[in-house]
Amino acid sequence: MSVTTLPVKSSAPPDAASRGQHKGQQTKAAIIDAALGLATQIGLEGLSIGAVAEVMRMSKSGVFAHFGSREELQISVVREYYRRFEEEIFSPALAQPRGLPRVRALFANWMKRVAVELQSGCIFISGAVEFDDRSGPVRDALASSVQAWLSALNRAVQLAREAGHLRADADEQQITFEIHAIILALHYEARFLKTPGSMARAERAFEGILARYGSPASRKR
Amino acid sequence: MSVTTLPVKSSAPPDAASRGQHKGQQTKAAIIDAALGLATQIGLEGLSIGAVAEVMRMSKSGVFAHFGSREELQISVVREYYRRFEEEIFSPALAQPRGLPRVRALFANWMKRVAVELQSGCIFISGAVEFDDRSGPVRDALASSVQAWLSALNRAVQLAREAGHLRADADEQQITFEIHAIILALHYEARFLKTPGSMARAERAFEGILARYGSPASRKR
DNA sequence: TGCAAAATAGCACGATCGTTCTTTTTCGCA
DNA sequence: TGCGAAAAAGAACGATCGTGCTATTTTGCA
Repeated sequence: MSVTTLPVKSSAPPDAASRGQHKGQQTKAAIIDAALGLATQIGLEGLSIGAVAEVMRMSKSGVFAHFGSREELQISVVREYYRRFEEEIFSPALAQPRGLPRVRALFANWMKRVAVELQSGCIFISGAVEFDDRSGPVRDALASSVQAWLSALNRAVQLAREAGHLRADADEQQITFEIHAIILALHYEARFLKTPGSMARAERAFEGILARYGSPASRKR
Repeated sequence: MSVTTLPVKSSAPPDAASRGQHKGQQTKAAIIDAALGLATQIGLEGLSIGAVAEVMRMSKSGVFAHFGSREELQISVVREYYRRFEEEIFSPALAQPRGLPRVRALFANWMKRVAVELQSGCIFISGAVEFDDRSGPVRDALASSVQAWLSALNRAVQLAREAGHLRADADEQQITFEIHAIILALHYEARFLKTPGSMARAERAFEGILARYGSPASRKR
């Protein structure tokens, strides 16, 4: 369809914080933020429109109207979580040079995030359990988000091998698997079992992986 | 309180399969079995009395009467799951001699179980996510069951070190953590992400742990 | 400043949940 | 075989859920 008059951005937005968005867009973002906070605590499945509405001090239908279905709200939450995951863990690590330094930065940033999530929770972990034998758009959004992140991590490991920081015969998929395993166990033991010293154990396990797959040339001791 | 006449076991039970139990006991066991099957698929939180009743072809109140509350049903399921866990993984491994053979058997039995659970699911994993920031008797039953199993595994690793099958300075808690991590990652990647070859990756990771912590004397290559 | 459109609220619906109470059926022993 | 007790069923409750429909309020531009 053709547009007769293209609505140009108004030169003076009514609110400095809003970048020319209608109020609906701001509210929607605020709802997603609140829903994300709830979902990290009670899971994506436990997320109810009524609870979100209460946090937002809005009516159920007011919240509902922004998404059209609960599924769409859940998907929005997953996407927002992934966005922050990328922003907090992946992007800052790109400042480090390719190879081992970047892999170390990725792990360190991930650990920093876990330290926070011990209070709240990780949607990628709880969501995997909630949707592991279901199908549908929410599961797809979750799985593709996790895949994207693991692929990025895997790529960083691969670059480390190509840079000679890891043994030439090291399998980056195996290494990615083992790093992922550490984070999962850390979540389990620290968040559920409340085992003391779990963070240090995860750090040691990571160093163990580097020691095992590190190139003999760069082995320190 | 004193008992005037002690009811001795009847010499001829009406049903050969039932060991002198009243019918209620048998039905309760069957309900727990059905509930366990449901809980492995949809989780302990998703477990509803109505769903169990439907599987059992019973009324909701008929099921309910055996437990008095949903929580009690959940706890019964956790206990039964632990019992089977012990029976399938721990007990058979005791046939192996102390040390590395027993640790290997424990891991092998665990892997066998995971292979089955890729279709159904593991209550110790899903339950950890569902109850990690809650409190109450269900969480307690879950946490103590997992703790009991991890302690048993830890003890086996400790025996392996004391038998000289592991480095003298190996930290068994660290090793237990890393073995646990492998299983968690296997569940995640195989069950949720459906990554092919995850079983083999888990096996390789386990061998990596043994290679790293194995005593130099017993190192094969 | 006024008016269309967007945003939000209010209300009701069917369904499912755990739980309680009452009634009916079944069991098991004398 | 009968009778008391145990087991199971049936119906109803208040609550919460997602969702649809209709009114009301708010917004933003002419």
